[in-house]
Amino acid sequence: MVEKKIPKATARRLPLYYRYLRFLYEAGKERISSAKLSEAVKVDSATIRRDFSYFGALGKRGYGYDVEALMNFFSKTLNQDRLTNVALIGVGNLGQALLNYNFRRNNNIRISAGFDVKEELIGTIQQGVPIYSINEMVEQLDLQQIDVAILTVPSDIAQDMANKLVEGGIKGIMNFTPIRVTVPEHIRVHNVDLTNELQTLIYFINYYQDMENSDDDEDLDDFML
Amino acid sequence: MVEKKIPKATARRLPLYYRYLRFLYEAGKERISSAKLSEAVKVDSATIRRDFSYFGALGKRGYGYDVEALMNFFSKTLNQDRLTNVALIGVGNLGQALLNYNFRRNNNIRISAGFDVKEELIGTIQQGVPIYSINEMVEQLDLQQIDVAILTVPSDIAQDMANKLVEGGIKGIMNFTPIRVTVPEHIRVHNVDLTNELQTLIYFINYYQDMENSDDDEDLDDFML
DNA sequence: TAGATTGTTAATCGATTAACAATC
DNA sequence: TAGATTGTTAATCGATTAACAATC
Repeated sequence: MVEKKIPKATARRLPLYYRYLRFLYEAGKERISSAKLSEAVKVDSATIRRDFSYFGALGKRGYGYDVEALMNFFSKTLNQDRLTNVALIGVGNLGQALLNYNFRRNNNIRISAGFDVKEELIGTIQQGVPIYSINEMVEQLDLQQIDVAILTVPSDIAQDMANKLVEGGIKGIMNFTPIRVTVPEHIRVHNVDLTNELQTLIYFINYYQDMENSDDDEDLDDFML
Repeated sequence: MVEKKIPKATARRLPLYYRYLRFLYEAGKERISSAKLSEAVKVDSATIRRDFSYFGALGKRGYGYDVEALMNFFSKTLNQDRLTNVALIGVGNLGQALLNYNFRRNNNIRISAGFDVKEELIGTIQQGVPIYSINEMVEQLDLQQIDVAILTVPSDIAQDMANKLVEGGIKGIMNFTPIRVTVPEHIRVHNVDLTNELQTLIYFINYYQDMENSDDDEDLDDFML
């Protein structure tokens, strides 16, 4: 049974830890301290120890953490032992790119079905992934038992598609549209708004410059992203 | 002169507010209250008022906010009056996709130069954007006065490319690689790790399911992403 | 004036981190 | 034992939000 109350911030770092542990394991390293890990993943060592401690006492005092054991633990925690199939809703610019990318790099996630309205796409195989009509979506999601969807459709149909996804029994949506979709409470939505992120970065850059030219330039790290 | 001490969390929401204000303006709306805005952008109304207040008293008590005035204010704040040129480092899968996408939708950001090592790409124009050799990068960044770079290269050369970007005088990096690059303090790095985000989402989904099947299922929103 | 809605105070919540006793 | 490093306590920091006086 999984432990309770893992903070969101901690959960976001788990894949990062796992990836680096794999790297260490491949490199033949047997042990790692929170201090060393901290250097590599750029997370404070106390935060790392705190993060790990939510899952129990995983380390040995005076020694550090056993790389293989910790890697295996996170592998299980992150469900790396089984393949997770993901649906791609909207095979346009960004959708095609994500298909191509397909999260291949050594983690058990793959896009296994695409959906679109374009007649010329429906029934084809793109990057090894079959593309279905949006009309078949509810049915196929259910049939293929897909729990997670990536939403890369035009903004104006984002909410409609979200509704269909809910109907199809989806449990999580990675939403690349700028629309904040409304879904039942038990559905997890993670928004990734690339334009927004870039605009924020640019805002900070310009902001920082203005600060440099202003009277006082202390407190600059208040503006670090 | 720009106001000081805008919290990071507030800055991240500015593009979201701006986008919706534009929508309201296009729709002919003249005024908007924090309560109405809250419904649309899914941010608590008190948070919205607090966010706005960092920039001064932008609203009128008993009335709300003037849509056009607020839109114009954020337009200036987000530097929408001038075009920001961005470099794309690495024209592979994800890079090609971002080129195609090119952040076009009504905001003044555009990828104006691409860089890669592949001989067959160098010297070509992709989606209207010229692709240069990595060897010319430092020179071109300087020449074209590009301040922001999108890093979509293989992990193993991510740090090398970051070094070159610093050399080329870049001020901000949007890093799509899973590597946490090391750069001088004054350079802003924003990490967008798509695989990581998806893994985290899946973790929460599975976590939540386990919780449902466990003895107590209270406190469920502790696990909301 | 009466009703509406801001801007801000104060409380709360969640995340980070310094410091160190516990202990391998 | 001596040295190293965890796991956790306590302090701090940053972000959110309820509540309401101010005021349009």
